[in-house]
Amino acid sequence: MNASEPADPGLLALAQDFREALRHSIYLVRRLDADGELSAAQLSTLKMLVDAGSGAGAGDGIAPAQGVRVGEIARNLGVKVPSATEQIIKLERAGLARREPDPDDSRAVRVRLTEAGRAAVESANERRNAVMAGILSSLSDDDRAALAAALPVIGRINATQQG
Amino acid sequence: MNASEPADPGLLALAQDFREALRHSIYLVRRLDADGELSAAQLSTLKMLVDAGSGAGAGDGIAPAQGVRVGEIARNLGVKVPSATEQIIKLERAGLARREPDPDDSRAVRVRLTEAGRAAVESANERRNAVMAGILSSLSDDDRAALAAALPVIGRINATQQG
DNA sequence: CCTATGTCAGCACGACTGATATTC
DNA sequence: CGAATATCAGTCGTGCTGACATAG
Repeated sequence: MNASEPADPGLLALAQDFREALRHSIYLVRRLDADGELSAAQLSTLKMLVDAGSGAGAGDGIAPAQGVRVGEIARNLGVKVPSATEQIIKLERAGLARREPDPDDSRAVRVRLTEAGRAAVESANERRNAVMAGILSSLSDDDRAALAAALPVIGRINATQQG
Repeated sequence: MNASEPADPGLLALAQDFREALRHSIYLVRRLDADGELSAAQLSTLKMLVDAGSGAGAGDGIAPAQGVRVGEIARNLGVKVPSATEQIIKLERAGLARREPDPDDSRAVRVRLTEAGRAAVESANERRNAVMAGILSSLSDDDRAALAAALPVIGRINATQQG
């Protein structure tokens, strides 16, 4: 690490403003997630399973609905494995996911959505999206365009930490 | 607002993408806040005290260092009063803030920064800003411009919830 | 034997609700 | 008395580390 970099003032100002915006956004997310149904972490986990089941990514010709390993879920969610395990167990107890042994590697566990899980994630997701869309609808077209343009950038910033 | 509105697909997609970005950003913030010194909630609380002490807002000619009420801190942080109390007590135990009785209203408590508190918030803030600036420095100028353009928009979105 | 994978146990943090004082 | 302010007590959600069992 280069602690010697003084960092130019504009960059620091942008950093501060961004951090501030993020800090406030956390409360927004919190509020959005407080609508009952499903907790934030659980929805994230379920969504990960949905995405994996949709056949995005890997590209090997194998059937898509064979589940996701706990470690992969953890990595995708940005948490440690035990934290992922905990969420998965909760989901399983709620009947929203299932754990199955991996036929190829007995150490591993394959996590899959149940039908109820698929329905739950869809419903919860739609509800939160609708609320957020309601908020966004009060913005101007320019504002929305600016937000849309920044999302890939934020995605890139977020990706930084995972490295 | 028409609840019957299906909401146009673009808006929903933007909502979903924004939520996704925010979700990942929470982990980034978490990581940023994990640098020891001061927890996220405590830094937020301290910063609130700093802002209040800076004489922003009120505009009355009275000395700025008379403290902030717990309820006001809670409202500003977007949390309930007991949550604010908890943080304040921690800060007091750490010697970063002080609680004094309000001379005008014996029910109320005035919370003020100590010198150590002022120093701590400054240091912690600078450190986080530097880390974030480091991340931002890896972006292109266009990316940074896009981010800067979106921050006011995000601020407006965040303001929505407080209403 | 060493590594990888997952789970368990125990802890920390921060928010919440509900139940008190105390004062207006 | 009822309303407001703050605190206390207890709970919940979510993450972490460290210890462990099992399998590669």
